[in-house]
Amino acid sequence: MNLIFKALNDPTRRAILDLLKEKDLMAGDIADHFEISKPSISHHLDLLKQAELVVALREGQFIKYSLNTTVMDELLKWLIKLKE
Amino acid sequence: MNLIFKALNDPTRRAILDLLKEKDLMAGDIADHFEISKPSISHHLDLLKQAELVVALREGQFIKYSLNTTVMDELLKWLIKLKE
DNA sequence: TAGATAATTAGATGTTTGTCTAATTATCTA
DNA sequence: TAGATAATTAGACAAACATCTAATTATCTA
Repeated sequence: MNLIFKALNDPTRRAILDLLKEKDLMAGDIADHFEISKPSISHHLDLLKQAELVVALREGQFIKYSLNTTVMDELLKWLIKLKE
Repeated sequence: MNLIFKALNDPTRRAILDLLKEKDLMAGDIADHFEISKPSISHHLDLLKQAELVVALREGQFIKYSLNTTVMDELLKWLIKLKE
């Protein structure tokens, strides 16, 4: 779960996930929501991708990012077990 | 939620939470479960305490740590909302 | 096929993090 | 009250991180 916790340990990356919850977005559209540079956003997207929290799919010139919540199941299970 | 994610973003700290799930423990007992130095464990406990994931209570010479799962509710809510 | 656009990769930099040893504080007990 | 034990705080250091600008790659279109 290291990669997931690492990915979630940043407010920008969590905000990206919140955006993608609403709908899939191109990398540029995501970047437009933040003050930081595009390469930085690209780096954040890479960490989210490493954690498999998002999936990237090229569509011609663009790359579409979408949320993948299945990897959260393990995390959720761990948290709930801790609460029991 | 910054402090919670920060606290959870370390395998040692997550292991400490798993230990405390079973029963309350003194700082020294916790340290005995790991290879790293006591001051390092103390630092980890401090971060967990800052996140309010654990509560510390002095009992004479010792300090007893116990799990506090209520702060996980917000986190759980966020995760579940993301999955909807 | 040349120029424009979308996005990533490379390389640099200041900050945060995890760890250590040494020093300090708090408590107990002979 | 002096010495021992439990735990933290202080200070240092290497590794990891977030960010930036510049360069590169991939694709589209006139």
